[in-house]
Amino acid sequence: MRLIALVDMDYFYVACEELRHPEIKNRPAVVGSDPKQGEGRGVVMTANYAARKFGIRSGMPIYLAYRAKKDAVYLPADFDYYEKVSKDVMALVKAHADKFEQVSIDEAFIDISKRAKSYDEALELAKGLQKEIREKMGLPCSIGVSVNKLVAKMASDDAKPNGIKLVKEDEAKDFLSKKPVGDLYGVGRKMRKVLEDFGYNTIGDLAKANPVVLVERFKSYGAELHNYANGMDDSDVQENWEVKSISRERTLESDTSDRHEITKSIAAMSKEVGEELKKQGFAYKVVTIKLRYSDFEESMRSRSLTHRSVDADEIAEVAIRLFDKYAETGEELRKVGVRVSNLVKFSGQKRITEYA
DNA sequence: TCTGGGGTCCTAGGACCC
DNA sequence: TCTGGGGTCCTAGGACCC
Repeated sequence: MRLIALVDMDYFYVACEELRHPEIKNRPAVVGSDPKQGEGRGVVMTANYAARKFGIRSGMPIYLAYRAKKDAVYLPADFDYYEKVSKDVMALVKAHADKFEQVSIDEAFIDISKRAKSYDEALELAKGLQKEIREKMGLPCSIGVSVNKLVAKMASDDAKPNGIKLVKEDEAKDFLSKKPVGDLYGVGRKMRKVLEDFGYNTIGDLAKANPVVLVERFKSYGAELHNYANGMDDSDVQENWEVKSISRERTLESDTSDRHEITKSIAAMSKEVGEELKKQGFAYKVVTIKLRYSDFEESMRSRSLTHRSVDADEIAEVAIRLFDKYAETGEELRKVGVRVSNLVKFSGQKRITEYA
């Protein structure tokens, strides 16, 4: 039997801020865009539980959060800092794993099948790890434990905040069945709507659905969803994961069609992408720009180079050329983004053309 | 609800080569 | 001049997750 755990940090960004600003503990606090007295255009990234009491949730427009609680503590995101804290946390988690897979800045799967031989041992391991993270880092987390990644993930959602939930193999179907279909990992807004139109309102409905019908409608993803709904997932905890793209995007202060302002922004983001690329030691091949217009329509344009490049200046050159070629003149833009992809580890010794 | 920024994976058509 | 099939790369877009 496999035993898998998902360790998920609770309200991570705000929890990090509480570490260095203990005075905001117990106060409603939000990490996200500047609310600008209710005029801000961004969203809430994370809210602590004191803020959630006022209905504040991640993803919510920041001005709505501000409307709900003007005197909450509003802090800008400091990803470099969260990244550092995350590294320390993940090192603790990894020390308890046979296999370790970090899935985001604040979440990681661990395979513990070798070191835990029973549900009880797995539970003990989870408790110990949670305690260690609390004592050494001062941070709360929730842990889901089960026989595969999907159910471990769903269990951790149930355990929040600051909890541990074990779902045994023979409990998995029951555990999932009454939850709304939209709670299933892999079912987002669009998919939920389609599934509900089919009459599948709970995960249990989906579990009982005819897989042939699901495959007809959703191709191979239909089969996967059917397995998920039945608590089945044989995917491995993936140890050697490498980043596939690096990007920056920014919502402009206000919508604009001013070429100078837009290309300035593209150049600045290209520089950041170039620095990140260098830090991580990659050469890139594809440059993509993403444009979001005032009406939220989005388009992407990309260009493959004939060679791999480590040249940061080239990112901006290609990106601006793409913009000049494809942007509809006069269209007001809300957001622009720059991305490099098709990455290859680059030692810095060999000539880049050898990677073409 | 008038909606950020960082990612991943999948699909699909067309180009191009054999 | 008309005709396949397979493989891979390029490009654009969509859905999803945190």
